[in-house]
Amino acid sequence: MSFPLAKKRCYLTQVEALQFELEHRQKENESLRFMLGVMTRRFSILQAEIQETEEHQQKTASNLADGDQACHEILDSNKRARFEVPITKASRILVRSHSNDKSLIVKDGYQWRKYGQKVTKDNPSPRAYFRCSMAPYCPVKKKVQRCVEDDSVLVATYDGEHNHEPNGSHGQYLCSPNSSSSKNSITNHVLKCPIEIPPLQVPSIALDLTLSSPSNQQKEKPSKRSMEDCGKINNNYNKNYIEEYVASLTKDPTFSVALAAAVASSMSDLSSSRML
DNA sequence: CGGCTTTGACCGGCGC
DNA sequence: GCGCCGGTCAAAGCCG
Repeated sequence: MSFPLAKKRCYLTQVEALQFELEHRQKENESLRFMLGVMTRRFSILQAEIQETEEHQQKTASNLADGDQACHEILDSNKRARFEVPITKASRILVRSHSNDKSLIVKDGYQWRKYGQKVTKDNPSPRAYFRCSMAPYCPVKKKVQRCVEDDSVLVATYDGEHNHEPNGSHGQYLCSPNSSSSKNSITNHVLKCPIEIPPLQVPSIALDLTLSSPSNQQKEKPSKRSMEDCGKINNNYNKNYIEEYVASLTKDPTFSVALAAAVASSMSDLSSSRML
């Protein structure tokens, strides 16, 4: 039993084409799986963020919303300050810390000297008084006290503006406390938690989303089940959908531009390899 | 030894 | 005037 040579060549070409197609489907599959993972993680983070914000706003509303002091803090479950809000002449920030950490230290990039501690009437936890270490050159003072309702939250009240650059190396502000857009207003902010929780690994993600190298495949070997699931997803998604997704990522201000660029770059690679 | 923290004492504003 | 309370002072102790 022998195939004619022409027929044999035809089958080989078809097999090669199918193998090629399979290979690129797998690559596409991997990149989609990665993006799905990112989306899932971001969804979880946002969900936790919303829940935490709601809970915290309920807890602290009675303590913080005194007078015209609008409480518009945004607790960041990912422990990163995300919103650039100028810290004004008299401002209040909220910092989540370990609930078992009894220190009243808020790392804000500046060096402080503690000059007093007092237990106040309305709060069983002591209030610490700090003066900028550059005093009297810099007149800024701050008070730090645990929230009466949630002792894992530190409330730091700043008085005055720094007239120098931060001298600490572990600043938590995304904005300089010097920056002041409106004077004599009280603003509540939430800064990152002193607990060093790794942020979304955006800058360190593998930019090669095709994961084509054997080492990469070995590092993150998907389960058979997940591969099957992703295969189903893959069949339903097309290039336009991915491009739309990438565009939506680019529009998202909180999402790293680097990630969007990486995804776009990867998609471009996939498209060009498909044209071969 | 210098700088920083701790902590009780002191001061001044405010309400009664 | 008195008492309460938040803010500050300053001596003592701690630490690198």
